[in-house]
Amino acid sequence: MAPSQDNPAAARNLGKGKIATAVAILGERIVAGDFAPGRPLPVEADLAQTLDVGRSVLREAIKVLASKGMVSARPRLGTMILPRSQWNLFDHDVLHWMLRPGLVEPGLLRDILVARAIIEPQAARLAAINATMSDKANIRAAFRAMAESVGDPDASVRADIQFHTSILEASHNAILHAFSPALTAILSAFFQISIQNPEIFPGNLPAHERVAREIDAEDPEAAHAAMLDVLGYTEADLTERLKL
Amino acid sequence: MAPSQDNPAAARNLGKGKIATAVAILGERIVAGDFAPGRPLPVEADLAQTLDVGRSVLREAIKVLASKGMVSARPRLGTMILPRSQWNLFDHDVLHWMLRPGLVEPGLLRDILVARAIIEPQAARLAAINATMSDKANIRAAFRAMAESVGDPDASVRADIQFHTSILEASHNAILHAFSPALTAILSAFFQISIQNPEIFPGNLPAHERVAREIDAEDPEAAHAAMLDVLGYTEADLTERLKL
DNA sequence: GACAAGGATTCATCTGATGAATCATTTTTG
DNA sequence: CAAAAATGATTCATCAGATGAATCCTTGTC
Repeated sequence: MAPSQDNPAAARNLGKGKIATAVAILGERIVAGDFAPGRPLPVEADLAQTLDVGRSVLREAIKVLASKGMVSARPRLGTMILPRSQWNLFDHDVLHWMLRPGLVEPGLLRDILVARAIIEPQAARLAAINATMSDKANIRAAFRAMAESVGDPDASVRADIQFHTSILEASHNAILHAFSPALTAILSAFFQISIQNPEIFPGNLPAHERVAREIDAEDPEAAHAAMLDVLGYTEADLTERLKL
Repeated sequence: MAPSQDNPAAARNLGKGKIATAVAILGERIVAGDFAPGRPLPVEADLAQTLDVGRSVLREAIKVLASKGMVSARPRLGTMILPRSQWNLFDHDVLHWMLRPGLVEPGLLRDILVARAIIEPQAARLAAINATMSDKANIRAAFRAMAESVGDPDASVRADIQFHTSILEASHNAILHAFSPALTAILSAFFQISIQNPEIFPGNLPAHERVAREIDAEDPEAAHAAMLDVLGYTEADLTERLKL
């Protein structure tokens, strides 16, 4: 029978359960526009057969998509695709799907940069006020990992993510800390866009170092300014690369 | 057999499906601490019986809670409660459960006020730059509804929510607009805490009016400052009320 | 032409069974 | 006796089929 062997979309089923796989396939297809907003998904029975899963798995997957604000299921009406404005842009998966290389909307990228410029410098400022010894050590360690990972794209992404999320955590503000999953998805996507030019990453190291140092020195205004510089560098890079 | 008739927790099953009901019951109990973080939930079969639903319903409900970052299910290990730091604080339901009157953590309230003071004034600033005629009309209409709803707590909450979400929408930034569901939950909860004193709401009207006027006048800095005043009023009220 | 009744479609829910992954225990082996 | 391997038990993961409930749409009547 060889289930789901000739289904190309299911090829990335690597240990992740079938529900997670179904969520990923449906999420990617919805974001790609295979199903237009305002229109219904195929009926459960058909869709389950298409995805080569049982209806239970499909239903649990749809529940996940519904909780991400992407679909809404009602009897007789079917499962409708909700408008993009209702999608939860703080969800790691939704961001990951929307920022896939090749179909990134420049407008969304610009909005993300603006939002980061609002939030992250203020997080750095709070970190300079509230960071504990342990928080500061985490930030320093993340920066060292960034500096030592030049040339290794994979390690660079992980270190950069660690750097920025450490600062969110060091702000000791639960709401700002809750940005971590979204920021992780954003940074992964940004790197996939700009990693082609291996020169960019080292160029932004000095600004990162200044952020770490000013938080260490407990200087809120300087930490705020340094983080603004970090984001300015990223923005300049992406702006040029995508001709926003 | 009169299903779920003597279960007091299921009494709020008003038209909402059984899954939504199960999610609400479990979410509230987890937030209330009935199940401690790091410990497993009862096994599926027992829990389904306790909630008086089938295992399918329970499983779909748990999938929703998992996508909110509250639990994590793995074979043999059971369904574990995740630490609060992993909960999705941008989720309407999670916020609603955590901000229930009586068991609000003062720390979370303070974090929310700080985060709002970072985000909303900047949203007002962007709105002053990007708002369309239609956006401005929405904001003005929401303010009028606030002014006319004095004395009617329910209408006041709706109008205030409308006011603040209209501004997020008028910022024309998808990320900021994505705060709307979270802000809706936050404002509902704040009103439940402070509505007891009917004097507070009218007192904050002038600052709201200034926000609307400055956005109308397309003055970004003035709109930013006015929104800071709105939040300052809210903070002063809650600070006194909860002795933060 | 308006309205009511019925049928058809679709998701919602329940039930029972089997598979897969993990932990704890026991057994084997050096 | 100690360490490693085999075994068994527990729990979630997945599947399949059946019935219920809600809604839309067609049809028939006045």
